[in-house]
Amino acid sequence: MTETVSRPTLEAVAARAGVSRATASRVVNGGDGVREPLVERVRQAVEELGYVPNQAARSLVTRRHDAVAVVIAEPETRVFADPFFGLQLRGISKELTAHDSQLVLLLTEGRDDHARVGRYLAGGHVDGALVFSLHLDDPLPELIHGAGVPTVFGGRPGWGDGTRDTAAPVYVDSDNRGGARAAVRHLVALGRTRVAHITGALDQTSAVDRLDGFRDVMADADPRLVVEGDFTPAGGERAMRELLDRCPDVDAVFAANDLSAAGALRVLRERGRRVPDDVAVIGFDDMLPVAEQTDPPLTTVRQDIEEMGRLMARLLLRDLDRRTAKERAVRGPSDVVLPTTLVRRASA
Amino acid sequence: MTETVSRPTLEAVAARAGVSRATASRVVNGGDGVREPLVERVRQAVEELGYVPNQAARSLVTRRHDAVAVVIAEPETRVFADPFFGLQLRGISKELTAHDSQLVLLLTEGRDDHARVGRYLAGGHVDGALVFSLHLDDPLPELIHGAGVPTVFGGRPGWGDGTRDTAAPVYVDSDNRGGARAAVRHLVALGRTRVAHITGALDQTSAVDRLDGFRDVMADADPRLVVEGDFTPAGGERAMRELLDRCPDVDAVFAANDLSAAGALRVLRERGRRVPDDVAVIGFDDMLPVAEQTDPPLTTVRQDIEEMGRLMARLLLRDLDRRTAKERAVRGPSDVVLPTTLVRRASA
DNA sequence: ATGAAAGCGCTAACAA
DNA sequence: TTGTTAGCGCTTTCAT
Repeated sequence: MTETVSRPTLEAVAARAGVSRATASRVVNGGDGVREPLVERVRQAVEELGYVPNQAARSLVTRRHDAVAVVIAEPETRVFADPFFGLQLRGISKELTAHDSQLVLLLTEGRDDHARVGRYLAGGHVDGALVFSLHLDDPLPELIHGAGVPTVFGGRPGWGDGTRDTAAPVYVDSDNRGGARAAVRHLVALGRTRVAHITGALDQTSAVDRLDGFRDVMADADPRLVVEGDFTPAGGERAMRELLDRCPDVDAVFAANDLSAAGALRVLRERGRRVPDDVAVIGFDDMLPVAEQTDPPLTTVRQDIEEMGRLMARLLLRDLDRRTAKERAVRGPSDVVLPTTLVRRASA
Repeated sequence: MTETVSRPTLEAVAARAGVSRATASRVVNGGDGVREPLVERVRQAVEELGYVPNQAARSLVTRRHDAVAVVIAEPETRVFADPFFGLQLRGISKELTAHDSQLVLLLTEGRDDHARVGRYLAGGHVDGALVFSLHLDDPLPELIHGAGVPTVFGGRPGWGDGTRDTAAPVYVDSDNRGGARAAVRHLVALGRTRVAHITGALDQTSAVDRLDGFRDVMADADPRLVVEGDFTPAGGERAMRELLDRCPDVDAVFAANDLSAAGALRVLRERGRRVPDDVAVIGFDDMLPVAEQTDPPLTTVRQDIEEMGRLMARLLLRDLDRRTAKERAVRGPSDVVLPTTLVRRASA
C-alpha cells in the first residue's frame, strides 16, 4: 500500500515497549527468561507495529535459514506427468510449514543444472535438502550427498547400499518390493497360473524393486513372462503385445505402474481378451486420474505419496534440530520404508 | 565434508587477491569499473577459495532477495490431481533460474493458511509473488494484492475487472473463451446440430470463460443443453446422464475439461452411444495421462501450461527489474492471454 | 532478569 | 579506479 514504507525494526518494538533491543529479541524468540509483564508489553508492541523479523539479519548471525531445498531432478521424464510429485510436495510443505521452514524448489533439467544446484546447496542458503533421484546413474544425488548439506532422499538411491565406500544415504521409500509381492500373491490367489510382469524402466530402483517382488513370489516363473517396459502407456502396449505373442496363455499381468497397465489394458481389449475374466491386470501407484478412468477400473497397489513427503521432511527436520541442539547424534535418522496397500477395483 | 568449516568471506577473497573488500565486492557483482588485472586476480581468489556470497548479508543491505514466492491456494481441490501445476512450476522455475532467482513454494490448505502466507509476503522475504487463485471467492489473491508485494496472477482472478474499485491485478491466462469457441465451432463444422456443454465448477473463472465461449457460438442453443459439472470425472458422468435424459438427441458434447469429458465418455459407452459416430466429444486441457488414455482418445483444446508459468515469471521479473532501475514505470506489465489449440484425436 | 555492545558478511557512499 | 568506512537488523555474550 504505502510506498516503500520501511518496516518496523526490533529497535522500534523495543522503544515502544520501553525495553532494550535484547529483551525485545528474547520475547520475539520465545520469551524465556523474561518476566511476564515485559513479555506482554513487547508482544503488544509487536502487534501494534506489525513487526515481522528480518530473516536476512537473523540468518546473518544465527547461520540458520529456516529453509529447506527440495531438489527434483529431470522433470522432463516422468515428473509431473503424474500427480506424484505434487502430492509429495504437499506432504513436504505441510511438515515444513508446521516447523516454520520455507520450501525452496529446485528443478533441474539435466546435467547443465547440476552445477547450479550443487553451488546453491554448498552455498549454505538452506539448512538442508530433500532430493528426488530417479535414475540409477544420476550423479546429482551423490554430488549433493558430498556437498555436506543434511539431506534426505525420496526413493532409494541407486547407490550407498555397500555398493560404494561412501556413507549410505538416508531415504524414504515405498515398499515397492512388498507391494509387488502383494499384487502377485493376489493374482495367484485368484487362481491365475500364468502371471506375467511388465517391468518399469529398470534404471530406476523402484522398477528393480518391483521386479524383485514379482520374483519373490514367482521364483520359478517362465522367464518369457517378464517383459521390460518403461512406465509409459506406450511401453505397456508394446510389452503386452510381446507378451501375448510369446505366451498366448498368459492369464494375469502385474504392470510396474498404472500408466503401463492402462496401455496393457488397451491391447488386451484390442486383442479381444476380457479383463479380468481372461486376463487379470494389476497396476502400481493408484494414480487416480488413470486408475479410476481405465476400463475396467484398475486394481492397483497404492503408495501413500503425500505421507512419503511428510516423512522425508520430518526426518530432515529432526536431524537439523538435533544438530542445532548439539546433541551428539544419539541416533542418526534411519531409512523409512512405507507400506503399500492393494486397492481392489475391477481389473483383478 | 569437513566439519562446519566456515566458508570463506569476501574479506578472505580480498586478502588473497591483495585488494580491498570493496573491490572484491565489485568484481563479484559484475566487475564494472575495475581494471582488468585486478578483476582477474579477484576471480582467481574466488575460484581458489571456492567463495560463495552470503546471501543473508547481501540481502540485509540491498533489501533484495533474488527470490520469488509461488503461492498455490487450496491444493486439496484440483491442484496436483493433474499435471497442471507441475508444468506451471516447471515453466516458472526455468525463467527464475535464468534470472538467478530462487523459487519459494507456498502451498495453502484453506483459510487457516491465509494469515501465514500474508505475513510471509508482507514480511519482505521475497521480491515478488506468483499467485494461483482458483476460486472466485478466494480472499487470498486480493489479500496478497493489498500486501504491497509485486504480484502476477495465474489465471484470471475473479475480481479487478472494474467489479471493484481496487486496481486490476496483472495476470496470465489461457484463452479459455477462444479455446471453447474453437471447440464448439469444430463440432458445428462436423455437422452436429445438438451441441451440449458440460461446464466446469462455475466458481472458477476458467469455467465461466469456457461457458461464455460456448455461448458465443451457440447463442441460441437450447438451454437444456448446458449442464453444470465440476471438472471431475464423477461430475462429468452425472452431467452426461442428465444430458441424455433431457435431450436424447444430443449429438455432440463440449466438456469443460478432459476429466469430465472422460466421465461423459464412460456414460456414453454405458448407454450404448458410439463416439464419435453418435455423439462427438471434446475436452479441454489436453491433460495427457487422461486425454490419450480414454477410449476413444480425446479430441481436446490444449493450453500451453508451461509457457503460462514462464510468462508469469517473466512478467514479474520485468516489473522487479524496472523498479530496481527506478525507471518510472514506463508501462506497467499488462495481462497476457495465451492462445489455445485444438488437438484432434478420435473423439470428435 | 535486563541492558550494553560487539559483531555476522556484505554493499554503497564517500574520499582519495 | 581503488580504498575507507558506515551501517543493514538481528542475536548473543558479558556485565550489571
